[in-house]
Amino acid sequence: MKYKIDEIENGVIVRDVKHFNPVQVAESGQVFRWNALEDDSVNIVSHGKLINIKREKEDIVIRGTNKSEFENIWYDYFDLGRDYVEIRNILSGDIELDKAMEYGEGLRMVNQDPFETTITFIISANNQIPRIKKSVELIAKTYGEAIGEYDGETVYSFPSPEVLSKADVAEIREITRVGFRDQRIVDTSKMIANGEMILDELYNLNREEARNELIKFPGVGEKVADCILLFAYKFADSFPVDVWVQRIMETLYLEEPIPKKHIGDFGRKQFGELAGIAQQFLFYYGRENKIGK
DNA sequence: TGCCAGGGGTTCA
DNA sequence: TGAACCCCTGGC
Repeated sequence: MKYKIDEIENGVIVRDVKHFNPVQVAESGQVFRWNALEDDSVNIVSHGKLINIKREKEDIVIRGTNKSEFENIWYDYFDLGRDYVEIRNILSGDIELDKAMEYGEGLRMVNQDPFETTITFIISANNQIPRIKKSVELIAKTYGEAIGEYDGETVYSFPSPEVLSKADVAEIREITRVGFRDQRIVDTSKMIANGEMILDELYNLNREEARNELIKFPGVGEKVADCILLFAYKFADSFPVDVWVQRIMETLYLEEPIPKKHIGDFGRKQFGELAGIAQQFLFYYGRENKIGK
């Protein structure tokens, strides 16, 4: 453990954490169950738990947890094992990316649960972030378990593959507003629940192999697969290309439009093994500043 | 007020 | 390769 941890009542303080602004991460588009509050803290639902996290000067304060849980769950979830000073050094020297990294000073990757990431990014297809977040909340409320309460509202965990695989397609559509993605959610959950696909085994594959497996899920194409690889499986060189990244790359790096499927390889050539992390900085910077739009 | 385009893509013809 | 797809919101 490379950080000094102090225990407080119902929480921990992680001392001297560089480059971690929870509000920026909440806005980064990689997470859908991080909700920024008025005091600049962020409520997070993950791993069947509700926690609250806030930057206080050099430190990160996490409430709703304890030291052993922090070490077992949140340390890895918040990617605290990776040195972002070093990551940013490696990526530095590119004028546009330097601007994006300065803008996203507190951005970092979050290591999320593969199943939840798969389902939420299936929902993201041809969709918009507020509606994605709403659908994810409704799925948790309908099929998850009550795990706590905030501001008078019950908070629910994300359901298991077993539960979602048995959900009624018409009911999912009716209640959770996912539209045509209803069948994809149930069918993907079935493939996992019945053992046809074992998500944990993808950790043992290389990026191309894991990608080819993920694409077997209905509703998972190349872009969604790349998001799952980057946000759940720690493939830092996975470079998801959505309409925003395409516009940003064309505006900042390319003379002319190139096919979407070639932009990922271009990104890896340009930024190397950490291309996916570079993509996060560019996505955040580009979307907040409407680059290319 | 009401209509219409378009959105973190994927699928199917 | 291109149209269709649920639903919702912002712009006119």
